[in-house]
Amino acid sequence: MEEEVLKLNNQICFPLYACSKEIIRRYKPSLEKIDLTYTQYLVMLVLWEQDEINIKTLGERLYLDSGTLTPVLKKLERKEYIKKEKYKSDERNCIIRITEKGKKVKEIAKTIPLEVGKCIDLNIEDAKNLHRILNDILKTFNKEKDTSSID
Amino acid sequence: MEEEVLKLNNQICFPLYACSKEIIRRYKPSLEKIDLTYTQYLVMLVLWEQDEINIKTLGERLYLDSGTLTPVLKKLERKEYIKKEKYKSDERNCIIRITEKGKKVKEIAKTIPLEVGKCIDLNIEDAKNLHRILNDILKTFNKEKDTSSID
DNA sequence: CTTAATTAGATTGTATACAATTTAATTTTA
DNA sequence: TAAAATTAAATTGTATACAATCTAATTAAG
Repeated sequence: MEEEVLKLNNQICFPLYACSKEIIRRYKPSLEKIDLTYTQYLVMLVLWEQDEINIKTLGERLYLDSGTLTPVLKKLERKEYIKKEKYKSDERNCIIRITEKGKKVKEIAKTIPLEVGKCIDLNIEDAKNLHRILNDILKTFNKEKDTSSID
Repeated sequence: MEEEVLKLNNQICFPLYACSKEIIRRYKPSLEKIDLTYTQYLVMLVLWEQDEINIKTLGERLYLDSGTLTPVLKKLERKEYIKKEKYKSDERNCIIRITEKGKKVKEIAKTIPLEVGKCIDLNIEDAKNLHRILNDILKTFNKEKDTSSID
């Protein structure tokens, strides 16, 4: 019965992967209204909270590396939702700033979570649990990173 | 306080998306030993359970469409883990069959879930809950699909 | 029985993802 | 302080993902 571990229905990562993709697919109609993909939306979520952020920090928040972020940020810049600028104190560093246009779409974006939420049949109890469990896992992943620089 | 809905930490999809990616990244070292990517591994999980499957059904099981599956299956065919064949009864249909070589790697693959599991700090209670909640959500997504053909 | 739908896969185009490498700037060290 | 190490982004190469379209085969309708 050791074969059980390889059954699709016993996997923990697969439902995570499938659920994530299916929900992101349901974001699409709402996000089209503000001309954003899901990944671009994640960047905007951060900027709607804090106006500006360094690229490296942004990558850490979103679990994305520069290979992913560079082209995404270029697209957001072309849409004039953000501006990119180098630090004067350290020219290696880049800062991303939200523009007025970027701030304006936030008003429309406010309706999105409710719209998408309607597509997901999830009671409050489960939603809370899901949220806590996933954030617990992510927290341990972040901790790994912190301690890996010790040796 | 209506802004709360747009805070990254209040999103339900983001931790799903981030967790899924981070865990898949942790599969990589193990999967390299059998020369598979995570998506290719998912296909093999299905075939280790049932030897052969029609492409359409495979796509439904894995929540992947032909645009994704076609190149993935081509790669698995090149590695000689699977073979592709057309139905004689209906030439539109394609069937995927696991090869002997594909069956053989299953033995090595058996160690993978435990290896990856070690990277994830998750107690049994939470793991069970996570599994149930996600599968409940996926079930409702499948139901949507069934009823959408009614109208 | 013939034309009009439907269906399964493949193809095309766009957008991620991420490992590995490169580049340029800044720090650290000998 | 000059060379070595480190750091932040960008670049390159490979592999998904998915919407939209296309193609060929099959079925349904009139």
